Amino acid sequence: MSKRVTINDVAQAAGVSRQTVSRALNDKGEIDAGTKQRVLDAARELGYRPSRFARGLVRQDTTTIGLVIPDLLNPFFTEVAAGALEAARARGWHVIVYDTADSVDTERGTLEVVASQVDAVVGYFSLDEAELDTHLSGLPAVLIGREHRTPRFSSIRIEGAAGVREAVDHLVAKGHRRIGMLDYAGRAKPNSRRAWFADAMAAHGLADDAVGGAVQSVDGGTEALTSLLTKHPDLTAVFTFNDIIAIGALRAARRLGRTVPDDLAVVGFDGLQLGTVVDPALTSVALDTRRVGALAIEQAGRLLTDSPLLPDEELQVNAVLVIRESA
Amino acid sequence: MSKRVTINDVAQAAGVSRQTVSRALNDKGEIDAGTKQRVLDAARELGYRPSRFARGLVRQDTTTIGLVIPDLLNPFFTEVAAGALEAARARGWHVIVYDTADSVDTERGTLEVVASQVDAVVGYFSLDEAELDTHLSGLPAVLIGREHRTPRFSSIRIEGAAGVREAVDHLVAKGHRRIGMLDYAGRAKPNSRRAWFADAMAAHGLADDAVGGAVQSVDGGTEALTSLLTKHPDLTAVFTFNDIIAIGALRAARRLGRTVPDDLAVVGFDGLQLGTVVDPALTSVALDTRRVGALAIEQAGRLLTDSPLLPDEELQVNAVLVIRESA
DNA sequence: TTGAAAGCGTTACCAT
DNA sequence: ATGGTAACGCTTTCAA
Repeated sequence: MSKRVTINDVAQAAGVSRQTVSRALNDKGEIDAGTKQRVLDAARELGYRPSRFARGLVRQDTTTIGLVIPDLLNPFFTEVAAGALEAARARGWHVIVYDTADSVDTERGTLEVVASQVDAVVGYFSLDEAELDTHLSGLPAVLIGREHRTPRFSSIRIEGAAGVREAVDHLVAKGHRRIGMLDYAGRAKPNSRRAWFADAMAAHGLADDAVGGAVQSVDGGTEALTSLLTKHPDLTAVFTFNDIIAIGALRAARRLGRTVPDDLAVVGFDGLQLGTVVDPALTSVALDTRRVGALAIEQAGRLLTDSPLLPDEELQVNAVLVIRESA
Repeated sequence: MSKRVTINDVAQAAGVSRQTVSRALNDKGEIDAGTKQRVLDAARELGYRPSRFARGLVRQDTTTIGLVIPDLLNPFFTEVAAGALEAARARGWHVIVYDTADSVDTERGTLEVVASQVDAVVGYFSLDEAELDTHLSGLPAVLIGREHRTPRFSSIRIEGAAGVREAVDHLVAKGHRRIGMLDYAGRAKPNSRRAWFADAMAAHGLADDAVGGAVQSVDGGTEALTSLLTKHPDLTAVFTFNDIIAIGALRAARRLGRTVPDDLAVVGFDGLQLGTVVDPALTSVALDTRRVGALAIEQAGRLLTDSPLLPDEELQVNAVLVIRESA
């Protein structure tokens, strides 16, 4: 790496002082047009580029937020990221996107780095709060889609009980009685979506006995539905942990010769744009993903400026049923 | 924004000097265990977080690369981004992702900011080189999927002539003679893909008269194929500018009662993972998108360190035909 | 219009 | 083991 060209080099080349160079480069006025041009020429000549660190040190106004997501290739996270980027841009903030490659180890490493690179962090984390705290060493953080127990963190809550209830209501209204679920296989503890579904089924007095686990991928959904239907061939509808799995389920149904929605109704969760691309278009309990990202940024901003935080009820994003073609 | 806690505050609280604080926080050794603990406690107590600017200023080793893409929601760019992130992480570099919202104005604004935030930039730009240069003011830049004319820039070239030729060969081998193309409508000048297709058709002595323009979206593809088939109902196959448009075409074919691939063969371009999700799975002239991102990062790194640049022939990514179900 | 001096918060180097 | 001093590169007073 060749030695860095500094403002002093430019000053010397142009035969002026540093401060004059600074003025010329920042359009400060109070400078002779000729001098300015001379400085600009010298700067270009030398390939001078101001150090962002030195600049940041002096003017403390650059806010950078870290956005941590498990997988850039998962459209759900991309949609959330898009919302966050948009909200951040509106405030003139920067966003550094970190992809933890869905691995806990990578997450640890990432957090270590994140902590020294940004002013606040928002996103999806899998570490527990205690460990998160040690890696983050005081960095303001907003957890998405996950409750926080310690006041140390803030979080955006996904509320889907009503939406899932809507979905089951819809299925029941269509005459379905045997409704299964494709849950997420990767998580040890029972998750909210599973519970929401159980509640909704109970409300209709229906048996909630046909539940399979799916890996978080299209292929995972395909495999999971195939084996679920083997065990429970009488199912006429299935609710899935998310749209990715649902899309895999769509494919499995097709391969098994079941027409969707006539022979099997499928309802996903998330309401991804991707769901409009497949055929039949996916009926889904939809989240406003952009809003999720925007809220996280908003709250991070408040954390950063010690402004009053958003109240809990505003930190919640409600899912609603979006009926398309698959159910 | 409350006043910043500096290393001096911690030093004072712990009753030691700045340097000692620095040692304690950076695990430097040469420090008494008790002192270290005292410093750590004080730091935690005060909520001290080192300034990344001051740090960056003194240790000149943090490399940050800007990745500019038109649209985070477009899976093609996401795949490239994933490749870039991975390559950057392997080198211990940071990547800031910028989304230009597919707008030239946003691109201008973004570049202005980018220039003062990163050490180098890679990505997709729509501005011409002259304007790019003024906004970037000397920042090393790697343009993806686009030739550069001035030595000022470097670029990653997408070479699809052979792949498209393969695709047309394949279609012809299957008996197709009337093959149309859904080109990208947004670009004024004839683009490479259009030319590659024309050449491939010419090589077979086939008429290249059925070409429509599509907006860059699934809906765009649907509309475009619909109108193309209205004009040229005799088409039995169609090649599209990219997979997104191809997926829209798939949907249009279905709506028009044409079975794919029997009544109409469809070949996309890009080879997105998304193409395996739709039904029938998309046959496509595929690019190694991860490699595109990785190459861009590699070249940016060389630009940055004044290492010998990658030679032109290595800066090229070749597309190859991937046969799935749609053709 | 221009320049000199004083920081911004941190780490490296050299004493002690 | 600890502290003093000098950078790092830039912008912001304040004088001239």
